Amino acid sequence: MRLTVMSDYSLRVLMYLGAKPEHRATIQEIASAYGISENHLMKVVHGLGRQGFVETVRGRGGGLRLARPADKIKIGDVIKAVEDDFALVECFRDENVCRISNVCRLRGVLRLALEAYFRVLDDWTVADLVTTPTNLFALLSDLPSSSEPATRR
Amino acid sequence: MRLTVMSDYSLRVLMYLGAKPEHRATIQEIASAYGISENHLMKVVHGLGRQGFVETVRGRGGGLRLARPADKIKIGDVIKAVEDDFALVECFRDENVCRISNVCRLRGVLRLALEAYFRVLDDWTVADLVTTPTNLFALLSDLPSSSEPATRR
DNA sequence: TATAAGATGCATCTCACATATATCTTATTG
DNA sequence: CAATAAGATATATGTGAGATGCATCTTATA
Repeated sequence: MRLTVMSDYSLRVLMYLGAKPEHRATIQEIASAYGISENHLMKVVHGLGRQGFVETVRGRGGGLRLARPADKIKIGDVIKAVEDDFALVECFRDENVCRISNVCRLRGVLRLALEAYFRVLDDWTVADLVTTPTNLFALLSDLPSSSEPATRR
Repeated sequence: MRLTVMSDYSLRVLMYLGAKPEHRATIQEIASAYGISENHLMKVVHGLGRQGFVETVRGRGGGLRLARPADKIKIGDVIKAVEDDFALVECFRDENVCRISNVCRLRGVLRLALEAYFRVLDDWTVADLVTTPTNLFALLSDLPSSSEPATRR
């Protein structure tokens, strides 16, 4: 019952971008803001790009921004897109060999529970995660390598 | 977002026992019924014993049975007992270093989702998982090494 | 006292996940 | 148009939790 760091990082990237929507951030900037691996983050961002959560621009002056407003990105959608394996137990899989799977109701119950899980997550958007955007951005830019501080409101 | 096979096997053991409550089953019997490793199952059963879900009896003629009626064992309680790590993302942990964790609401949202998940699982008991006990037991005893078939109703 | 059970500790295997390295492509800017 | 700064992509490797196996100990029963 855990999420991968891919999900963790994905959400952090979206929050970062959501905290300052007009700003086009680079991967390097975000990685150093959180103190995490730039290489690793690149994969995460690439995935977010392919799945339509962020817009990426190559080349000098490039970077990323949210593909849609933060309040239009549901947490549940992000998790569903990033996590791949929701086969909670063997009987969810095609190669299931459990011999009671046709009379047992476990699969159905677990699926119901998972639906309830996502129903909650889909009630929240990236915008909801960031209490006060300025606060968050100030926090993120309080570090050596970042560019200008978020002075303007 | 997956459960370990420990949970899977734990529930299968409880279902097996719940399907024929008066019968004291051995680990060997259950393992061969499902076609899974006896060694591995032994650990699972040991855990279930320590956590009070089953009563184990050593020695010749020993075996296991449910410690309480199947309809008094909630699925959610089993999962909670068997799975150990519900720290969905870094900020759930004590050694959290994410620098926005104090203004970010992710942790709270994920916790809510997890609660919803267990609220569903706690609505179901082991008894609910087994549609027709006789059916299930017939299915499970249809194999070489098992003792007498479940003829009686 | 032999045997059939579970209890326990240790060893190992294995794969998903995490991380790193290197090279390619694209866009901008001087 | 060349240099550079960005992301894209493929490959390699590390690593730890989870899964499995093996051997031995303990306990109860016949």
